[in-house]
Amino acid sequence: MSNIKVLIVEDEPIIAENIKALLQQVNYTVVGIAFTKNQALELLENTSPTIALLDINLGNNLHGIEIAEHINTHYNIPFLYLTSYSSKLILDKVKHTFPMGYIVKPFDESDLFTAIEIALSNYSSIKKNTVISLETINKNSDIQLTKKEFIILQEIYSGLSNHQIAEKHFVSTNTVKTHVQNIYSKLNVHNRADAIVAIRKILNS
Amino acid sequence: MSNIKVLIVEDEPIIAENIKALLQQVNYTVVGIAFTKNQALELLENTSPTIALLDINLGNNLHGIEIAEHINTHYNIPFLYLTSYSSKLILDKVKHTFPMGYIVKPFDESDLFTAIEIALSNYSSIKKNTVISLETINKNSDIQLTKKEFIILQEIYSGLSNHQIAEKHFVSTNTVKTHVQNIYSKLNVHNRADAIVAIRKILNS
DNA sequence: GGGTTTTTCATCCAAAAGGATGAATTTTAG
DNA sequence: CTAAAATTCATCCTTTTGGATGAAAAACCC
Repeated sequence: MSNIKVLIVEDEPIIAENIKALLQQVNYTVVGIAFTKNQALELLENTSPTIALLDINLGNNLHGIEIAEHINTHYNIPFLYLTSYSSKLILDKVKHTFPMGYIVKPFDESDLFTAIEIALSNYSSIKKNTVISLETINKNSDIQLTKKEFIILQEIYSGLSNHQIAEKHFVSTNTVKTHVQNIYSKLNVHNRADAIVAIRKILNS
Repeated sequence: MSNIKVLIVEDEPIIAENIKALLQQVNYTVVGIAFTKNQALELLENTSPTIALLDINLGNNLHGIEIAEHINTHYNIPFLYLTSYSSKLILDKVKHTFPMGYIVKPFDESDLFTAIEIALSNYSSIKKNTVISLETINKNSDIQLTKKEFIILQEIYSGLSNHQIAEKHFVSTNTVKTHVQNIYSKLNVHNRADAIVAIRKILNS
């Protein structure tokens, strides 16, 4: 029983079922097959996949890219593009969605497996560069930050001084200091640089 | 004329030449073909490739992995493994070398091209998490840090105080302060947190 | 609607960092 | 060998942080 949950977005039922079969051979769980964009969004929300495979038939169908953008803005999972052929043109068009890789059709079980394994492996390294999220912090560690603490932590992370934070958020420097101290206490650090390092570690965990 | 310089490490001359031809078709520059580990190390040093393709024939030949480790410790470029077949076993053995991907033989021009493009694209995202390198800093920006400044910058980046840095490197706190000030001046920042942010930006550029 | 948590703010003090300047010593490069 | 660059260290002073404690609003929850 694999704990890797794959979402397949592919409008060709035959191909989709084929992929599903291949994945199940290597013991992945296929949480669903989406034939349309709306189905994809629904399955993303309801099945919490570990990774998504998105079909892109460049030309009229740009749903894959839209779904990719939706994943980037709403979820924290990697995705791979399934594409019939690869060219500089395609790469340029979809690069900005930051896929973890491409799977060029036709592919066999091992191609699929390799691509997914690498994607998952690389993703845990990559995600650390993205904007820090409160959920990530609170879920990936035993600390529980409040909303304001998290906001201030982000400002610290981006290099602002207490005074700058105070101005930006229309509160007094004293208030900021209090929050900062509470944050330090929760993170078990004693200064800004260590707080940043602590966050880096959590994001990279 | 492509500015992407590829190093091929492959002990089978026929395959190597084939790869070279494929790469040149898609306008990459092949800076060299290494048939042995020593040749690979030499070419790495002398030709400054943008990316390396490493053959791994698991079994008796583990040179690919050793070269990968050498790249990880000495250079700042991504590499891909060329492998005859992929299996969970292989992946487990080489995963720790953090390849940017795998190319499973046999492959065609577009497989190769796709894999390299993705590797390069992802690498610029991933490298930011790795240890900061002096070369990266000095080449990716107009600042020029000295060795000691770079060492101290790393300590700042990892959250040490001036006092801790002084103890660790057997110099006085005053010396550290001087270096820190020179670093700030070069980075055009005025405190630790901003220095860390500045480095983050350079690494992500 | 009453208790809990969060957010707000203050004061006092200590420690650390930041800034300016000057200077001796060591390393490096031509 | 010698000039330039890098590393080392010091002193003086200012600003920012960090730490402790107390406390009043505001928001939230059941």
